[in-house]
Amino acid sequence: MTYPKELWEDTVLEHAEYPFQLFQNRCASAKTGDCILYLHWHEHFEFLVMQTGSAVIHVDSRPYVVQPGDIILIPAGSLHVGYSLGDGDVNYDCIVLNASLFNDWLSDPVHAQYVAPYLEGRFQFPVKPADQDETCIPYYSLLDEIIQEFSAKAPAYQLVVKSKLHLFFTLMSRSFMPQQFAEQGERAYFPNRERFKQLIRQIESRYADKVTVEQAAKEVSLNPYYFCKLFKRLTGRTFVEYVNILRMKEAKRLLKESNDSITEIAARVGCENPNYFTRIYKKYMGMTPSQTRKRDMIE
DNA sequence: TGGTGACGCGCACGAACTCT
DNA sequence: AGAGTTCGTGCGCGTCACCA
Repeated sequence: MTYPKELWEDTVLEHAEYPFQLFQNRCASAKTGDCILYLHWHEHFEFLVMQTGSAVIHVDSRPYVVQPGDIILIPAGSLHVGYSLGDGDVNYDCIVLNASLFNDWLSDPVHAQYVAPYLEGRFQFPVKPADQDETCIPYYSLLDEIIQEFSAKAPAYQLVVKSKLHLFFTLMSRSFMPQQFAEQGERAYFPNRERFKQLIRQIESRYADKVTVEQAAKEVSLNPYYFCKLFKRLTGRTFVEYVNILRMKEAKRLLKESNDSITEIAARVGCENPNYFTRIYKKYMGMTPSQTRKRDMIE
């Protein structure tokens, strides 16, 4: 379902490489009926972890009453809003993540079978999983651990958060994936996966080459329009975005590990125009190439 | 050498359609 | 019903010109 653009929230996630973020919402002395989560939607998954107070969260027009310890899983693209159910503090944490976080798992067949269908929106977990199957409640502690990791921000916390999120998806999938699909395997629901995997491997090894959507579509024997659609469905990013992110990751490495000029590095990652390189680097990395180098020298 | 503004064109995406 | 095609349209990618 697509909701009006006015209700769309441009949720800013931590980093292009680790597209997740923790939002700790604290509504002090809320009154019954107060809006504690304004009406909006976005293209990310959201896990709402209730800490204090009680509330009713509407997800796609369906109400879910939440108490401390409850968890609400809001699918990507769902419209949601929340109101306090009592007088007093209402505190809840939201873990927001984009499906593209797990792009590097794409070639893993078990991921493709059990986790990818949820990320790609072909299956959905129940919004309030504990109501459907109590055996999933022990997995909730993973979300608490993720929140702690976010707060502590210890070295490499991004990897710990990512691993725990993947574990959470996997365990939840174990509980909720319909039996017949679990048995089917990946082949049935994405017949083009093998062709795309090969293309993605090619892009990753030749990211500096100029490849148009038309050429890429030809590689997988599809027309460009349908190719764009499938590529986004599979990777969570558009083709151009995917290539650019690969290029900027490599550029970041080169900036840190070599003394080459920014113009030289731009050329090495396939950006003939260094001006344009600076712009997209800033877009995906949040700072200019020279800032990256300066910061690296300070560290 | 690196960063930014303006602009044209290719890309992304939704809708409607055909095919199997 | 799902896979794949075609088309219209708005937006953002990529380029050029210019400035610090």
